[in-house]
Amino acid sequence: MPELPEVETIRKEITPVITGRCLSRISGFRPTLDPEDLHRGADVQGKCVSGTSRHGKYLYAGLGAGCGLVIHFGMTGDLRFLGPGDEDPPYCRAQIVFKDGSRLAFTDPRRFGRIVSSRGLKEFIAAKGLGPDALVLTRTNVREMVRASRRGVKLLLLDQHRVAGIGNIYADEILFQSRIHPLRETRTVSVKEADSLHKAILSVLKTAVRLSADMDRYPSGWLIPRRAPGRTCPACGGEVSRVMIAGRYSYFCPSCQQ
DNA sequence: CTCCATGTTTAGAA
DNA sequence: CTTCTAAACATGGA
Repeated sequence: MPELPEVETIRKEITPVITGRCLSRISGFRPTLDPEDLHRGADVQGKCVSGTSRHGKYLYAGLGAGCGLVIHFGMTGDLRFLGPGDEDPPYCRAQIVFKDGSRLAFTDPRRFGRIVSSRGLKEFIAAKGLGPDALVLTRTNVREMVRASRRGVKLLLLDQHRVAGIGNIYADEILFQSRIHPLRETRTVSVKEADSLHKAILSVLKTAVRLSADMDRYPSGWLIPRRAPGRTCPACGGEVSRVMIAGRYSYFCPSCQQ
């Protein structure tokens, strides 16, 4: 569950149930949780959850001032809150155990997810060099982003150093709604198109968050339900195309997107 | 067996 | 320096 809307949905679900609980211990194995990494960023021993926040695809669980856990979900990560007697869920790779015996389980079949400690989300963002969160992107941000490089637009959207939170699936939706071809060079994108790109970024991500990232509930006019070979464009009825970009498939409508 | 999968990092080539 | 590709990571499902 790994792009911005999925992470935000997980955040909203777990925040009320973990806030105020105090850590007893954290267990897990590499590579999900490297014991050395966990203790290098900040001392999390015995701290209590003060709240959560998010930047791009990273979830931050604050443990008081100057300390917290940063969780990245990779491709298949998820969190489940469990009571003291509950069984470990399948693919459980790490657990944050609280003093009252309840716990937060990190499940991740593919093991690309990571949990590390940090002195703060701001510090983490700076260390990683992450761009602004996609939900707070301004029109000016997008205009400048588009002007500053000469790569394909899709690659720009996927670059977490430019804008944080957009992944392969939502990038396709955003480009479909802005009617821009994924391989268009950003420098050829007009100001008008940059503005429609900006509008689509916010609209797609906000709608997805509002629908709790439940793809079954996404509007029928969206491309996401048609992201498969041989499917038809919800706008023109033509067949959707796919092209390999950066080693992964991009789906788009060749007649609607130029 | 083969292909594909919501991500990130890194090495190497233009 | 910039940009892009392929591979690696690790695993499961079709």
